[in-house]
Amino acid sequence: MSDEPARKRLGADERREEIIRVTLDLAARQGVDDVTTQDMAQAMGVTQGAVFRHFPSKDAIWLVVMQWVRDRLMGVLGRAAAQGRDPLDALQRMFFAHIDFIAAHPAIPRVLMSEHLHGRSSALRQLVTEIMLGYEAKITGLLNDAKAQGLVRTELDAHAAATLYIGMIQGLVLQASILRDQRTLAAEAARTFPIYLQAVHPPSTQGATP
Amino acid sequence: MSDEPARKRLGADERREEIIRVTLDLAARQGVDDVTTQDMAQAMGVTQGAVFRHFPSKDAIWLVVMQWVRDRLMGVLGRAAAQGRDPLDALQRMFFAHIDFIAAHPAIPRVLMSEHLHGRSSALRQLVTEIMLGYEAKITGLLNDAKAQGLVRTELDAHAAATLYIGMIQGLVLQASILRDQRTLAAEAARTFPIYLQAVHPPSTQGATP
DNA sequence: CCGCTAAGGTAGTAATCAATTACTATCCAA
DNA sequence: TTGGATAGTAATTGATTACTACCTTAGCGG
Repeated sequence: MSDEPARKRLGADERREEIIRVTLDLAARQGVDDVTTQDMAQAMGVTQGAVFRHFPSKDAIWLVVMQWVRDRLMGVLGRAAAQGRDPLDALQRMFFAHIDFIAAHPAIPRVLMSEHLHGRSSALRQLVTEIMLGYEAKITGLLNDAKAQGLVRTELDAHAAATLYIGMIQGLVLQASILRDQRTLAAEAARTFPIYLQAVHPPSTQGATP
Repeated sequence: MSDEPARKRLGADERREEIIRVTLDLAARQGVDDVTTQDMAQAMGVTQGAVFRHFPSKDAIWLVVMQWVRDRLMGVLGRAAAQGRDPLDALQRMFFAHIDFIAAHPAIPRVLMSEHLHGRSSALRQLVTEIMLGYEAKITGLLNDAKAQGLVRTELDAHAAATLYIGMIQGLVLQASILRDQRTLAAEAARTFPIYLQAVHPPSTQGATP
C-alpha cells in the first residue's frame, strides 16, 4: 500500500522510464494537478531534486508522459482494428480496445481533463489536439469504408457519426469517473455500444446479434 | 477589457451573489483550479481578505457556485421539456437547451472536469453525483414514455440509451473544449443529434425530417 | 586499484496561496 | 446624534510549490 523506498542509482534511460510510470500511477490516484515532483521522487525512493536531473521542468515530464500514452494507445487501436473482418467490426474492436486501455490506465482521462490542457496553449495541448483529430479521421475513414460495403446507412453523416463515437467514449469515461462507485466503465460500454450500432446500421439489418 | 475596480460596500447577499458571478466568470477564462481568492477580490474591486467575510472557505464558494449552476440548469431543462409535444420532442428540446446553456456558461464543463470534483470525496462531488443521477433518471423516464407511445423501438435499452445521451453531451463539450479552435459546440451538436435519433427510432420511422 | 563521470543528496530560494488577525470606514436605527 | 453592527483593509502567517547550486558517492573502464 505504501511507497517502495530504497531503489537507487538507475541509468538515465531507466530512470526516465520510471518517472513516466510513477507519474501516470500517481495521476490516476490523486489527480493530475496534485502530482508534485516531491510525490514522484518519494514513489521512486529518491529525493525531489533528483527528478530535475532527468527532466528540465515538470511540463517536460507531462509532455513525454502524453507521448508515451499516445504511442501505446495508437498501438493498441491499430492492432485491434487490424483484426477486424470488416470496417464495422474494426470499429467495434477499436471501441472496446480503447475502453480496456483506459480502464487499465485510469490516469489518461484525468490528463485529458486537466487544466494543463485546457488552460493555456501549451505543447501538451497541441499534442492532444493532433491525437484527437487523427483519431477522428480514422473513425470517419472506417465509417466511409463501411458505407461503401453497405454495412452502414448510405446517407449517414460520417463526420457526425465519428464525433458521436468519440463522444460516446469520452462521455462514458467522464460518467464512470464521476459516478465511480455506481458505474463500471466496461459494463456501461458494453450496454451502450449496441445503441450506437443501431444508429449507423442500414434499414435492412436491424438486429445485429440476438 | 481589464477588471472593473472601485465597487465597494455591498450588502452581504449582493456580495455573495457577485462572488458567485465572478467566480464562474474567472473559471470560464482561466480554469477552475487557477481561480484564486485574490483573483475574485480583484475582479470585484475589493481586497482578498474581504472574500472570507462572506464564505468560510474557498470550497464553500465552489459549493454554492455549483448549487447556483444546478438550479439554473434544472430550470432551463424543465422549461424546455415542458414545451415538448411528446417525450421524444421533449428529449430533443432538452438536448439543445443543455447545449445552449453550456455555451452560455463555459465554466460549467470546466467545473465538471476539475480536480476538485474527481479528487477526494467532497460535498461538491456528492452534489454533482446527485445532479447526474437525477438527470439520467429523467432521460430514462422520457425514453420509457416514448417507448410506450411507440416513438422509440420497443426493445430499446432505455438506461443505455440515456447513458449515450448524456455521454453525447459530455463528449461534445469535451471535444469542443479541446478542439476549441476547430469546432463549434452548437454546430457539432446539431449534426450529431440526428444520429442519436436514428439509434432510438423504431424500424418504421426511418427518416425523421428530410 | 584508480579516476572520472554521472546519479543522487543536501539544503536551500523565491513565489504563490488560503486563511487569519487587528483595525477602520460606513451605514442605519433609536 | 450617537452607538452598535457590518463590510472592507492591511499585513501577515504557515504551508506548499517548482526549481537550483553545490556537494557526495557509486560504479565502470582501463
